[in-house]
Amino acid sequence: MMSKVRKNKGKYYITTPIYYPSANLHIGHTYCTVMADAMARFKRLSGYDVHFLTGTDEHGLKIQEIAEKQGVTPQAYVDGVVSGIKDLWKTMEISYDDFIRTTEERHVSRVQEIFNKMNEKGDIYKSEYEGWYCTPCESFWTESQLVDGCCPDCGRQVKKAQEEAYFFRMSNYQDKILQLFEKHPEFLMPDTRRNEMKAFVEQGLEDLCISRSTFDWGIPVPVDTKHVIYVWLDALTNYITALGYPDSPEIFEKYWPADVHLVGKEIVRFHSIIWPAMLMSLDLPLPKQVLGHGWLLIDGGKMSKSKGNVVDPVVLIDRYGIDSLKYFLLREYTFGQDGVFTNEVMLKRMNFDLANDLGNLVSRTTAMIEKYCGGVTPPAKTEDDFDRDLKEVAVGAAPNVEKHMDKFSFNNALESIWILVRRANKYIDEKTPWILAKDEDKKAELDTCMHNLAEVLRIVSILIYPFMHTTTEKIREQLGIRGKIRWEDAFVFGELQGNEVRRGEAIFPRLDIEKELKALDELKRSDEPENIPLDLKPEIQFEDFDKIDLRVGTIISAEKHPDADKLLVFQVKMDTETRQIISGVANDFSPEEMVGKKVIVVANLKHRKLRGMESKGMLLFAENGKKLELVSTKAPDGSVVG
RNA sequence: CGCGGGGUGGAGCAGUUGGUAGCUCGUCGGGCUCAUAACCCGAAGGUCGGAGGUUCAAGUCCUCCCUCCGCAACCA
Repeated sequence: MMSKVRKNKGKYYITTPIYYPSANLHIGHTYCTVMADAMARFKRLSGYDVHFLTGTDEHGLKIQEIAEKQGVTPQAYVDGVVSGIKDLWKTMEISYDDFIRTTEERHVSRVQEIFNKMNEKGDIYKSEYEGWYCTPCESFWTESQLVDGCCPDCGRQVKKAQEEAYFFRMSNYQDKILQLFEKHPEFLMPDTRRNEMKAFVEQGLEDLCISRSTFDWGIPVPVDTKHVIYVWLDALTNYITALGYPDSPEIFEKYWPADVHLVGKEIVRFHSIIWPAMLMSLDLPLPKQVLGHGWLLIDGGKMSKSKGNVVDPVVLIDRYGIDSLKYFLLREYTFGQDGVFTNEVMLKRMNFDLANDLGNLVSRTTAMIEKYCGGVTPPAKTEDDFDRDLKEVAVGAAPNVEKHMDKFSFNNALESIWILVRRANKYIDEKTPWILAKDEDKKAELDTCMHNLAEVLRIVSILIYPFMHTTTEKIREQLGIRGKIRWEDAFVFGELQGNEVRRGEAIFPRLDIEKELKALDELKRSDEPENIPLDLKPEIQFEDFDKIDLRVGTIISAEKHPDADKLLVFQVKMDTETRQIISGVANDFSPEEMVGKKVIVVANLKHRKLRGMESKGMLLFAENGKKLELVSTKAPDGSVVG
């Protein structure tokens, strides 16, 4: 087969974030990893020496606490979760070249060396870290982490406190980072993310606290083992420690700098500001590109465990296969933007594109070659306008895929393949082979038609390889195409002949969408009765509860807080007393609909001013996912609840 | 004047450096029977949130406004 030589294009180093194993991964993590995998496979296929890194970020207070709760060591805990993650990547056939765990010795020792190097450079100093401290929890919190001014974990009062800590002189690199954004806009994409980060840096960079002494599940600071290295330095450095930096330079020098750090938009800041600053401190080249992808949203909101709307990729893979899921994720969403995930959107995509278009094309092609050509692909013998047009689209697909992949436009890359798939379906109608087959004189034309269809499928099988390689194999199996899959073979048309075609199972069976929706719903429900313990706040004593005085009341008036968007101001009548209570429910309820409602009031709560107005108590609401429901009762006003 | 992101035919989205507004689904009509009730063709349907402005020309640039969504500020 004629082919352009497309080898030795150089190296390509791509990374995903290292995931935090505090819970099982959901479809969002899957999404990111699938994109990285598709790109890695694409680059490999088109001749690059690819290094694809993923891994896990295993230190920190949160892991330590979860492990304690479960009564295991942090190491044992993360070992368990990580093996689950590796299993998931295995089922998903993620083609990573290396998997780094921040608890591995290779990482630990190298992080310490990195700390020392930055220290020698004069970029690290010891100072006081000031924050809000919760004594029982022994944790520091930032202002923004506090919930109602209290510890987000236990809800108790926090106090301002100082802690000795090591700091990285990130402020030294502020100008250089800004220059980076200006001189190399491609460093951070998409544009909107870069604009955000630019604005952030322009506000002024503060030095970064890089150690903690309030917990010990981390890498000890080499010069001061009371401290452990905090997440930034520990986690971000994985991209170079995995390559052997600094003690083992061969691999490192081969692959660094990274070509792409693929990250979610929530961690763009760390990768585009903190990480470059650290690398500057180490006098290392910067990654060529940081790409921030969007989120998959459920019901218009962020996916999160507490909302119970997490989509489990394993369920979907079991039911529809990994290729279908990958195709859907890559085809449906625009890189960099948020997208809405629903089962219906997914099922439609799978049915229309995979079953109807591609699956059916394979099916009808193989059926016809068996029926009209004795199951052997004939050579082309004639050519008309339809044939020429089909060929043109066929050989034009690969360059289009390349063009879009350069920009991480997975959706457009796949779309340009499907243009060919649809063109082939149309070609069949144009040529009406079933009519040609009735006329002996048209045998040559019929053969050409069959040949061309087989050719299209051969090309498609190559083009989809980076995205769905199992399907590639299935198509080639049915068409009797052997030999290595080479990207360059997608640029040529017409060499295939003599292959023994054997029609097989439908490669993407058509789904009954209604039925599947129901089934997925039931699966979700059947998951729940397993009696999984809820994620609760720490246990309290009866005396604690008994301190709370709950009373029944009626809302006699309600209005918007004049100086706040989310607050409603209620006048609540509880038997003899009427008082003002403010609630942050303006997004869920209009004042009008609240008037007259029976409510339950936390009546002995300390009064507090909210945005200038006094609130004497709290109303109870139930939060179900996004939506608030009023907790109500029919009992008379003033009744004690308890 | 807090930061940011949106507002494009019924739905979900694309629209690169400004040059006849596209795609998938849905609807209606037609064709075909090789195929997974799939496939193919045609049609209807949009003043591209609104108002100004720049330009020979704007969904695409500028200004203002309306509106929706995150985040942030008060959500006891």
